[in-house]
Amino acid sequence: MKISRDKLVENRRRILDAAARLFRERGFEAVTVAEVMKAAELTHGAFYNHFESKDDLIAKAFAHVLLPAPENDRFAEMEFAEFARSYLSAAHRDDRGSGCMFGALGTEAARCNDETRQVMTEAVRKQIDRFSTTAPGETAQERRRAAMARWSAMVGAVILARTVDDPALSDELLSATLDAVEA
Amino acid sequence: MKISRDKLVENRRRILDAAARLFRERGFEAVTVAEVMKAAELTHGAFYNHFESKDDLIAKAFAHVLLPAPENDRFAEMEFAEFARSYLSAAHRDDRGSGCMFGALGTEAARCNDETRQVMTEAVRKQIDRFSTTAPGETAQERRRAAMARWSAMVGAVILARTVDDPALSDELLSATLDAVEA
DNA sequence: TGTACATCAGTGAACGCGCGTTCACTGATGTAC
DNA sequence: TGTACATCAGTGAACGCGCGTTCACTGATGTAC
Repeated sequence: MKISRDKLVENRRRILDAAARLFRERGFEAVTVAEVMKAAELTHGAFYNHFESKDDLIAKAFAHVLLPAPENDRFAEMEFAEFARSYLSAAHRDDRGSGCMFGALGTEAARCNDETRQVMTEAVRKQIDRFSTTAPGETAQERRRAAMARWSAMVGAVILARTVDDPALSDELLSATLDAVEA
Repeated sequence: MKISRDKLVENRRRILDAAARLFRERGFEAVTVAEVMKAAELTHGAFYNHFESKDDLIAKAFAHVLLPAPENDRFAEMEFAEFARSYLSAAHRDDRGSGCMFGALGTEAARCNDETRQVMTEAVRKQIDRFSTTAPGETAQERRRAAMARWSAMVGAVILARTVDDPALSDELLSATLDAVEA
């Protein structure tokens, strides 16, 4: 049956939230359209009222998380040191579902469609710009390059920390990288 | 028909080479068992003479690349600076199929079975140990932690460089990270 | 050394399951009057 | 404001395709004698 406009908008948001969480937890291909819709408390048939295809959902889910409206951007005002401690924490490592899209889906996302890659590129630029203001360096160029190296180290550390099966080694990877980016 | 022992060993190696290349290029789920066998110049039915399942192939392909016999380890004697320049090069970024397993499959591999994760953990330890001999630091502990931060930065940089769709930004991520790990 | 035969890796058709996607139908919404 | 009705998001059965996996069969290998 037809539903109200508010409900329609809310349903779309619920689908995107569920997709972004499930994709991060289990990867694009292991998550089915029907699972996403069930997690959003809808039936799978309604999916194509919202999105063209599963690939389209992937692109929209990335944009939903990576390019939030300014008022929903929980990292906008966070200082670098605070962000780094949170990013390189055990809590973030152990909570893929609501963590960083790059850390959870980076290698898969690199093979996604053009729309998704554009969204990710914009998000990487935004992150580098943020980090650049507080990164070390004499010139703006040096600070920008330091920001890129820091962001690379943080993403790599979370991925490696999630990969190894030894908790002590995993913790060490996070804390050694935190030391390095705070230096 | 039955084949010679030498041919059997060669066939297994061809399957593992093909799997390792295709998985890095396109991911585990996008590559089918039949494709791997075709790339190894066999028919798909023979697959289960060599491996228990596709998951088993994934684990064996990781071990094949990450834990080579010492005489096949092309990185064993390479100095850190040389390795870093090669790892953070455009050539490596653009050649997923024969590049680093972590850079190509890291986020997917973190969700793999126990056998695969053990292999990856051993490979991470080996890499950290190698880097530790030349990493900066007064104590062995400091050098080890610097080695971890360097390896994280290198893996993260390749993943981000492959993710963004702007070649200039991609090159910058690699070269900024190379500067940082060489410092 | 030669021969008979058991072994077993390879072949390719087939199976069955789960996935993305489609579609006829439903019925509450929202609008035209 | 009240009423009649067109709209359209949601439902759930169904479709068709491709995948991992199985299996009966083949025939060269390698071994027992």
